[in-house]
Amino acid sequence: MSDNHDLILKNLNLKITPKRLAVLNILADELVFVSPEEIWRKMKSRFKNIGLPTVYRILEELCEGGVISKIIHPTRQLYYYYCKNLNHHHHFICMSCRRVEDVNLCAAKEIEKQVAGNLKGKVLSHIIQVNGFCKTCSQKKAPDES
Amino acid sequence: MSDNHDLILKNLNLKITPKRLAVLNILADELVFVSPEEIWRKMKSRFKNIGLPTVYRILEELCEGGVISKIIHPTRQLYYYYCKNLNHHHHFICMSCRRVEDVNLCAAKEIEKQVAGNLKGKVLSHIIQVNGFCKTCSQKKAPDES
DNA sequence: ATTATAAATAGAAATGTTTTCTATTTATAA
DNA sequence: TTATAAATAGAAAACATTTCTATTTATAAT
Ligand SMILES: [Zn+2]
Ligand SMILES: [Zn+2]
Ligand SMILES: [Zn+2]
Ligand SMILES: [Zn+2]
Repeated sequence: MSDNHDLILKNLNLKITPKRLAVLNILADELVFVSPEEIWRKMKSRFKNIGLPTVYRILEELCEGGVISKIIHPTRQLYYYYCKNLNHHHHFICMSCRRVEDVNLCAAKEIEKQVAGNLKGKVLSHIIQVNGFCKTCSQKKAPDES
Repeated sequence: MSDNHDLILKNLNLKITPKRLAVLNILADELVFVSPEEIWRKMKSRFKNIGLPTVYRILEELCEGGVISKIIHPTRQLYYYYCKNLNHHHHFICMSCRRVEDVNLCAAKEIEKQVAGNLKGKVLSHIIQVNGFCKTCSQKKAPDES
């Protein structure tokens, strides 16, 4: 797996540093979306000196390179998720436990058609995200508790 | 139009105050999405005393009530847009001039099917937004300039 | 009209996340 | 090894947004 991460960094023309690899490893172990601060806390148990700005920078580089994706959260705080599904798809996120599931649909074609057709505009990107409660959380009475 | 805005506030069980009406009027005159700060600047030319927190609060109330919608911006700053289209739809936003256009498609049905079916989850809300350059801006050589 | 009430607001201050900056360290290629 | 650019730490700044308290205002009931 580590080789895989080396390769990911190589492909992004990023130097293979212990901290970048650690961020990738931490993200790869997570089943849920995480904040820079949370990553930082885990990093601090692995490195004596590790700055929060470094974590922010690494996460942004990985996101920029398409390796991880940003989560759009109602609080507008930053969250990231390392999704191994390389096909174009979107996410269902649980507002209670932060689990992320793939939603294998994409309206890109229809969007492109409408925008190019009616609006004569140019599409740069699109955001599709579904917010809700996952199976586990929706089975609880009060999904935010216990 | 003012009556219309009175009614909007009434329906939300909000008192009809000059400042709430002014925010609605300012938003109604805008063709583009705007920030709280920008609204505040316009408010200051109409009111001697007007606090930025008031603008934030009013915008949030209107958004909460479904009267205006939040724009998801890459910078993650807050932007709002007052859309008169009452049908469920989504937005195409121009990253250059901030114009907003309706995109009359919605994947809600397919989303619901997938999430309820495969994931056994519960959908609370969904975000669909298309980012790009509008007709005018995409016709310019460098869309971000001049 | 007056008054009582809860709601709305101003203004200052706090909050808290994210970014910037500079000196130092490190990965990598020659 | 060494030279070089890239990466990083740590402190500080920036900045948008929120919280707080005292004051004002809209509204409904006299
Ligand atoms: Zn859940
Ligand atoms: Zn898509
Ligand atoms: Zn435009
Ligand atoms: Zn929809």
